[in-house]
Amino acid sequence: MSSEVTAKPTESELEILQILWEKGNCTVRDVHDILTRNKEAGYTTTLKLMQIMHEKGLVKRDTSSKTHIYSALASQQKTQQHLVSRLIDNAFNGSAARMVMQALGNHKSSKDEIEAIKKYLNDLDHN
Amino acid sequence: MSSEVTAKPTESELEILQILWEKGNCTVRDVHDILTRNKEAGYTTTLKLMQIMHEKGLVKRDTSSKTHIYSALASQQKTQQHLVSRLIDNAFNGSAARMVMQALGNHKSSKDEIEAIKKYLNDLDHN
DNA sequence: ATTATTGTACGAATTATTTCGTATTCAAAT
DNA sequence: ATTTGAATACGAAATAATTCGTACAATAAT
Repeated sequence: MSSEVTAKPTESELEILQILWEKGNCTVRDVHDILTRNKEAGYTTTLKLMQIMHEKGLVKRDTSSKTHIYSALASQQKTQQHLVSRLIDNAFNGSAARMVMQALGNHKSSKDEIEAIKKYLNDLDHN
Repeated sequence: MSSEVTAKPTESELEILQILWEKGNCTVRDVHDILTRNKEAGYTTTLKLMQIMHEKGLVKRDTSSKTHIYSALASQQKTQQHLVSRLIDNAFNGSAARMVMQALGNHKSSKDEIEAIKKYLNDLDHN
């Protein structure tokens, strides 16, 4: 198994990863603008975070021009998996089912979402 | 709405809460012994954590005898809800469904668990 | 009664995370 | 050419979280 990003992103790093996962290539400015729709933050704060993420190997960047272009290295799938598993262990004594019910109970999901999950569960069976 | 514990427990605090949720009343020693089945930790570290949790209102304690008896104040339900919601927002762009599928995909659940969830989903519909 | 054991209190060191100021460089606008 | 604006680098302060040592009190064992 070659070099895989295991890293556990911090909360702030996760916010940035989400943006990179969705948008793909971004400048610090791009990320910063999106980030500050919701909360206050200085530009250099975002910059520094992304630099640290680069050191950690969470993102890669193209520095060929003055304005660097960042993109995620940490896989969305693996990162999400990691976080979900941790939560299940950490707060639900390892029971995925209990966690799922909790999630569906309050975080109100649309009928479509519920249907999608049902279908998903049915497919799971047929293996 | 009276005083409700909103507090966001840290990871270490959550470990302790889980024990308290399961066991009910515990001494620091009780908690510490369980905690150190998995990982290293000094006794006073556990003690200090529980004292801080008391300050924060996450736990209550009976100090009538020398050895104090702790129990959870933070509601398991609310705490779990809080954490799940945060994860959904933080790492799944707010989609509970995607999070659920991720959870069920890898954190392999038993057939019984899957069935329980299906039933749960069906019941959800009929409201 | 003395000693050993077990507990609490609490300050403080350590480590992790977040935030930001300042220096400098490059490119665009004047 | 000079000024202005936008970018990176980087040190370091501020904050949060974790860990532990030491002092002291109470109980249990000798």
